[in-house]
Amino acid sequence: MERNPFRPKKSVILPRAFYNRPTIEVSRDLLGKVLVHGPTAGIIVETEAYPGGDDLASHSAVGITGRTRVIFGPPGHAYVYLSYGLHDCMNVVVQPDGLPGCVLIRALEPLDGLDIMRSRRPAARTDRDLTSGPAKLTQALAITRANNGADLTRGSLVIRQPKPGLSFDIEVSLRIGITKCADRPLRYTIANNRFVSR
DNA sequence: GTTGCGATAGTCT
DNA sequence: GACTATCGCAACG
Repeated sequence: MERNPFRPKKSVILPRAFYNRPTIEVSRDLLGKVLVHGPTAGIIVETEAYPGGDDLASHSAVGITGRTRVIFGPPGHAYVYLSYGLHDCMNVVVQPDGLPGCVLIRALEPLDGLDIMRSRRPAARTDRDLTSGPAKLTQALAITRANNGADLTRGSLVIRQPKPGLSFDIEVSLRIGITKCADRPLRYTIANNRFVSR
């Protein structure tokens, strides 16, 4: 049996300190990590930074409201919101308590629970369609607004560190699907990974 | 493989 | 009352 670096014998959950850093750093470092929800899991292959502050594309740019409260909260928690009235999208809250900042998880490479993902996403014609988009992956892993505010360092929704040894190139590009501050290169992808969104 | 468009509901002005 | 950090399907090449 070959040792798969993404399935270590004992995988480690990312500690809170991992998230207690600048948004851009965490966005890059999240690539290659494993998002786990119950029996389903995938490798993070695409992220976008939403640092707040003068970035008008960030939801937190409007200040603290009912929706954006968790973005200003402690790091290492999930921010899940409804997009276009239809789709749930998941972010990771970063930076110290009181400062805004989050990272949108845009695509995964399926790792565990493929059969469950397929049954949750009947519209997916191929496995590439399972998790190659921010709302696709939340459907495949059954992440909803019920998970908003969840602690990613314990419980059923966590992010794990794969065993070291796997290397890949990182590409930086413009964020997708926004109109404000669309000229900022804050999208991070694993080069040549076919599960990255289009 | 590509482009174009409608669905849908929560959030903020 | 306008806007949106998307997806899926249809039509075409």
